[in-house]
Amino acid sequence: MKRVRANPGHGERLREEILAAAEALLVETGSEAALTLRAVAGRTGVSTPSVYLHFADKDSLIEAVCLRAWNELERRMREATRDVGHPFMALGRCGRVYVRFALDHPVQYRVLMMRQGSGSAAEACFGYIVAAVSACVAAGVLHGDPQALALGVWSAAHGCASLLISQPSFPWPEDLDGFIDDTVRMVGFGTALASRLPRRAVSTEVVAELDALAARFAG
Amino acid sequence: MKRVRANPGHGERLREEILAAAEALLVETGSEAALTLRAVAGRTGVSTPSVYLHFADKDSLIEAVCLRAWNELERRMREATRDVGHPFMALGRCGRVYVRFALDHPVQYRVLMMRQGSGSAAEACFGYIVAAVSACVAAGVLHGDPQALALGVWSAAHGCASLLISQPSFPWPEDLDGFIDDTVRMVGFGTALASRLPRRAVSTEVVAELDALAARFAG
DNA sequence: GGCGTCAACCTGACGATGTCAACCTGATGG
DNA sequence: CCATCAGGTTGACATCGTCAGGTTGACGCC
Repeated sequence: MKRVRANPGHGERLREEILAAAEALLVETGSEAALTLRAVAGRTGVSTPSVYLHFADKDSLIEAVCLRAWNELERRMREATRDVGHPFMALGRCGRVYVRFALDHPVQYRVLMMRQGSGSAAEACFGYIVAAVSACVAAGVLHGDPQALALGVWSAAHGCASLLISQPSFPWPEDLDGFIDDTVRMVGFGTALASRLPRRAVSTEVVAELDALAARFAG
Repeated sequence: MKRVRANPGHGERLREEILAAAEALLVETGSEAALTLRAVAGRTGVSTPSVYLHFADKDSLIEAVCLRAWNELERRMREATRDVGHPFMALGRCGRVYVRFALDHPVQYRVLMMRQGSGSAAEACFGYIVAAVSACVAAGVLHGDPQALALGVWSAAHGCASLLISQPSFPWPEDLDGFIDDTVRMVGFGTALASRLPRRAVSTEVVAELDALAARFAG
């Protein structure tokens, strides 16, 4: 537990150690309430106020810890949308990767996305979706303002991830990936259809036309 | 500020006063961090530990406060789905009312729906959606397991509400009700279409058919 | 080789908060 | 008139985030 003081010029080492300890505590306990500055300092082998050498306050520490996961989101997003033939397929992959990422980092996602404030993480998420949606608009598969469309599909993806995280005791299908898939397809089809219908189209009349369309894919 | 002690048999009066004070504090500050037991007690004109006469701990108080709003959700839901001809229309109204409710009670919605635990409020929400979806399935406008379908549309509605609450500084359309409308229609159409397509239907082929369908509603 | 200086950390404390044990008080039934 | 008990209060404790000020050891400089 004893720690040797870093030599001058290597003060940043403590910052990394604190981040690692805080991340471990956060993931182990699954709750940011258990993340105490004293616990973090103790696990790092350092005195409590030393945390303030590298982080302005507790919230800054928590935010820095959670933001680390977003690097992985960026990597997954880039990998998912690379070498995909059609932008609409890429958008689907984008949605699946997004929800999967949230489920793989539930604490970080909850802290950065399900509380007031911050915003930088949310902006990153939104950016990825806007890019994927813009490609679809450019390809003519979606119609309208990319930002507005992206807000819609982002809402659905975030809602799916958010509910899965905050309500784990719900009757979610045991095939989670299948459910995510269904939700993503639902959003994709819904956006595609709604984006080419006038607002005044009567919902029931539209739905009545869907049976004939679906019959063509029955086989 | 001075309070006269309640006569025996009227101890429940303090409970109501505490709830009212806590609710006011919560709504005024917009954050549950500012909800201090001492502040609540002070505003009620009572000593701090007296809160424990009616609430087991701080979390119980917060939960009780936020749950009060759910009475209004139930009322709005019942009113929205009453005297609506088609169940698909009713489902749409249900979604709009849901998001509107969340925006009208952002703190309560965040506390009960965007944190771990609790669940009773979420179960109520889910119940309303399942009912509306079940009616659509019974009417043949949606196909499949009502619970699974409901989880999908609930995800989207919750995501819309959740993002609007937690990221108010985003470029949301200035016509918020219009955006909510678009999202609800998107989810409705998407669920209707996806629920009658086999999982193996290729997305791009499906989208290709939508133009012809949309042409019929162009006028 | 002594010496100042500065980065890197520690000690001790403060105010605020949730919570508990123990005490008080005034209306009420017998 | 008195015991009882509902309806509170007082005082304290542990824990938390945070800050002011002290300590220590490496390194450049004369």
